Amino acid sequence: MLAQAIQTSATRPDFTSLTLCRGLDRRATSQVATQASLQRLQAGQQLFGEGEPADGIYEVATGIVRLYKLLPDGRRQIIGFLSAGHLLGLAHRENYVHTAEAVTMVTLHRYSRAGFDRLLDEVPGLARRLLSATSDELRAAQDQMLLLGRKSATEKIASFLLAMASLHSARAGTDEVYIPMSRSDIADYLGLTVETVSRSLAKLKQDEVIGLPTPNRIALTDRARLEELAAGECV
Amino acid sequence: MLAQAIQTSATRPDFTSLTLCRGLDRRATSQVATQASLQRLQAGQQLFGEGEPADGIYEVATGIVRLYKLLPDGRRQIIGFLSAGHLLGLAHRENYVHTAEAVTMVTLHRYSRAGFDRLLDEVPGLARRLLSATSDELRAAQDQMLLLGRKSATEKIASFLLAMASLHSARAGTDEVYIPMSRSDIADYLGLTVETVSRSLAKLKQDEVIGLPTPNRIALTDRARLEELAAGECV
DNA sequence: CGTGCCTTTGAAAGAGCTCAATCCTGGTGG
DNA sequence: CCACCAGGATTGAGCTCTTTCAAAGGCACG
Repeated sequence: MLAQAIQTSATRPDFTSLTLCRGLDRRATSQVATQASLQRLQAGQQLFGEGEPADGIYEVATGIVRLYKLLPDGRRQIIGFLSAGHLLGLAHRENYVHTAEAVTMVTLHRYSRAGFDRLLDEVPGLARRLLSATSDELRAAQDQMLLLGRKSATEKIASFLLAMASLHSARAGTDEVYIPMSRSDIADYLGLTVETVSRSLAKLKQDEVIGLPTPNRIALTDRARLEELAAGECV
Repeated sequence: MLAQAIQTSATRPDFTSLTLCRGLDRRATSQVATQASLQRLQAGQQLFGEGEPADGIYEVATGIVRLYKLLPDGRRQIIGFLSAGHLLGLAHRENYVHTAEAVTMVTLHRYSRAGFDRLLDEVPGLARRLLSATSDELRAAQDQMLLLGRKSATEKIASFLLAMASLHSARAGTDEVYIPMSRSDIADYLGLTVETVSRSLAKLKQDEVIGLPTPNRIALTDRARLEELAAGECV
């Protein structure tokens, strides 16, 4: 679903839909918009790497991006999956502190760092808007810290499935979630191994909490139970 | 050291030292300062609890504050230890999303949420300054996610010790770090149990990487080795 | 209809957890 | 002044959950 949500259009992109601008007036919006350029990535392609000079700031337009950090021996921790409206590169100073790669095909709005800094000065309310967005991200990161530090494998998986479900909450009727990322991505996001992810999902299926029509589509059969598990309310 | 760093003074506190104001001009600084009131907490006292209405924003003046989240069954994850200059309560909307408690005796500058919002509108550059501070916190949170998700117990302890050391980096000569928090705090910060923290420290001591004159003072005997361990460069 | 990648499943090993006992240490009261 | 006590820290032993290592299954693509 998500992967196919891209509308290829040769026309000028609709900048009024920039999340960056939500809450700003028309003049401010157009100011921001003129700074943006559009960029496209194929699934798996890298946007920027940890340690590279941080010369750009991006807003995801369509698709899913993964951010991750590596340890010297190759252990990977995925910091987050970013969907439409999320910003990348804000938290960086001189150099990017993590790597960004496309999970699905991705389109982004790009701002040069210099242009972005100018916008911050010139567009009233923009800094405050970004502060709010960054605060939200910080809160999400703290939830993830609770998950990584204190939840069991099953609880992690349950939390993840519910988070994915709330992303495309729109479609009623179906209780099915489309999961664009691989098991290995999920594992590295939850601090588990691929095998444990697979086993936990199998267990949930066996307990009839979820269904697994295909590896990438998961039916949330018993959402109430899933929420209990995610909250850590039960054994 | 940290615990004793409090200067009791009946005089008006020195607001020009507010971290909140660093980089702002004099007029802006005094605007911010007039909004602040001073508050004091004994070690162990709670500043605010998860779920309570978020009516205040604080800046730590002296001492150490711990932020944590709980699971229903009591499992605790400490989100961070905040020292002088750090802000609390920014990332919250209607209600606090975690609990704040004093680890040592603590003094704070307090702002009402309403007053703070006014400041954001009136003081140029403040939102931008806060954006930068929040970005820093976000980056720290992401480092902690790597630690929680992918590092071994020893690596976690090594990372923690170095982080503590960099807090009071000033005092040269000594390679000793004062650790104001209990083993249980450390455990809940690193996603371990008290026993594992204790055992890991014992192991590091046995390997002559650190010294343990008292439980709360730790000598970084072999800092190079500690840095290797923290980075995950060795077995 | 192979081939390769991703996912699933199985069996064994191990890192960290749980439970339990002991050891300090600093504060208290006789 | 010193023994006593309580809470935190350490140590020990066994166990569990997750990982590791290994192999098989499934699906897409050439």
